[in-house]
Amino acid sequence: MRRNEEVALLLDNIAELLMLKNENPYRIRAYTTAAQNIRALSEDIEEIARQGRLDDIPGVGKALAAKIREYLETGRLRYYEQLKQEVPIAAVDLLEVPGIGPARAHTLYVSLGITTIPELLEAAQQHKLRDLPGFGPKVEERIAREAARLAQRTRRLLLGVALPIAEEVVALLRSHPALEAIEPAGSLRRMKETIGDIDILVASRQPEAVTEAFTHLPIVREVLATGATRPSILTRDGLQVDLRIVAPDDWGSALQYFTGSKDHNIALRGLAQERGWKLSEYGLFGRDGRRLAGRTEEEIYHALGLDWIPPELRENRGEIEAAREHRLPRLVELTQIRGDLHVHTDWSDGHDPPERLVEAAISRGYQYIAFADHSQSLGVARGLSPEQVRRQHQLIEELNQRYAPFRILHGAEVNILPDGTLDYPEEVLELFDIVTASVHSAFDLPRERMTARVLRAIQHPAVDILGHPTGRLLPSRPPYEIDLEPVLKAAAEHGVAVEINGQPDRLDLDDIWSRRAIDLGAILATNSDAHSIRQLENMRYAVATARRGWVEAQHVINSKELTDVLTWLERRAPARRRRWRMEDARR
DNA sequence: GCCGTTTTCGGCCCGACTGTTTTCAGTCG
Repeated sequence: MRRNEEVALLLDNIAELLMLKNENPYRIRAYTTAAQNIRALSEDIEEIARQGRLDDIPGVGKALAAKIREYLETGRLRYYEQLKQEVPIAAVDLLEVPGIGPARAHTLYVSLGITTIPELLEAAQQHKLRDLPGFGPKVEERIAREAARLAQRTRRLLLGVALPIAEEVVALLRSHPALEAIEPAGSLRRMKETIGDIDILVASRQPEAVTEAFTHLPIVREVLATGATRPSILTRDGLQVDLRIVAPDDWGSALQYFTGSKDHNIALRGLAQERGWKLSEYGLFGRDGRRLAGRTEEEIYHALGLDWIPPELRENRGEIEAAREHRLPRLVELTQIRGDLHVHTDWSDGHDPPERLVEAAISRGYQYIAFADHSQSLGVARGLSPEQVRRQHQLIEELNQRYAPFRILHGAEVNILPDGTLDYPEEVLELFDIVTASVHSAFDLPRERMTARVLRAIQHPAVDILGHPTGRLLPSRPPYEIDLEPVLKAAAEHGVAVEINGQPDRLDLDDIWSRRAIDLGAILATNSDAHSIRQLENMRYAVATARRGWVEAQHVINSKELTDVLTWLERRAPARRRRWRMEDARR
């Protein structure tokens, strides 16, 4: 599956180079479409190639199939090498500058030899751009501004940062009398792991009144734009929030349009066009220009012969086909979650004591919680010594008495040591009801050793959950080198659940791998990894990621009743866990 | 470069905005 991404990336790179050559845009799109479709495959592209079925992939015809085959067989692609000779690959960076698209980038490097953003900035400041065809003083000015801004680039926001702010704005505006509907749109509504802009959509017949209220909210630091359709503010935290105000009649088509993704919308408009119809933010229109749908999203999807598609799936990764064939997944919902299996207490690096966490979990409506404090070798997080584990075990037994029928599982987040062994001896591991095994050290092992390390841990009979399987931290730390495919297969085989860690900077597994995991038959655990009561809220981000990965409740272990979870925990170590059965019998 | 119950050639997503134009190209979302 790693090769799928490799091939997709190759095609995307070619598309960018073709842009710089100012090639036929449809030819360019053929490459990006093919890349997109390859990413959406649930099958290994090497396997598909071996069976000679490459041109069965939508968007892949004879020419692309040959290129993909060449790349898979030889590790390189002559066409791409040649293209790189013709076009300076560094110039791809220019496309990131707002105001520069394929045509201007082409002009820049052909006539001035500019390939980097610093070069661009310098040329703009020396007024070398304004006389180029398609440029002018205004464009030059804008490019100078944007290039300078890009130098100190503003990052994309984490979902966990953007969503609470958007919800605050929505809550503040919701009761305004001029407002008929309000909803976050864009990547936020799709719950992408990072968000570019915070876009909020409003339906109103009095846009001026809404704009007035919006630009005077208490959280406003600065008003960036007023105007009746698209006011924009900077919040006190320095985040930009754009409001889009549309007529109530257009609500459905506008919400659909502004939710995206771009690729999903393009595909949808393609469907409309096949029938001679037209789809835009103002509605779905027939050949005669009569409006067929637009008041609600459902109307639009149904008119196109589709089931309504949950926003999290709208990435053009097969959801449109599934909607047509009425086989969209019934995505897991936050309300179906019955417990949290990864919570830290103040015994290690959490902030709150076990009792308060239990009470918070009960008030969230959970049936169970698993404490998962760190293991002994993780000094920075005050990992628990075997002696502390024994004391914590006693405490948890007491708490179980006090809070029954709510159940506290004694767990641990046990380090997977570099050789794949676990960070406690067997007699300590036996004390736990549930063990999450995670990598917290030696992140830079070579791929094969890292994979072997994690595989060994999965095979250990004490391990129940594989914690944050790639170790990535958004946006700074990339995943460590690991081959997830065999890891997920092994997890499926041994009944080890794979975590979707809900910390906003982890979301690990991510959406794509979560989907792959359930395809391989693995079960998942959506966990908060909370280090405080407040962070129990991270569960929603774990669930959101699962939903983006087409995950249903049946795939999520902590959506199951306590008794089912206990049965699952017995699968490998019946003796160790038999006492649960005995206690249950006594209750 | 892909694709086909109107097509193997001629299409390929839509609308708004901006600035550079004197009728429209380029960019964006």
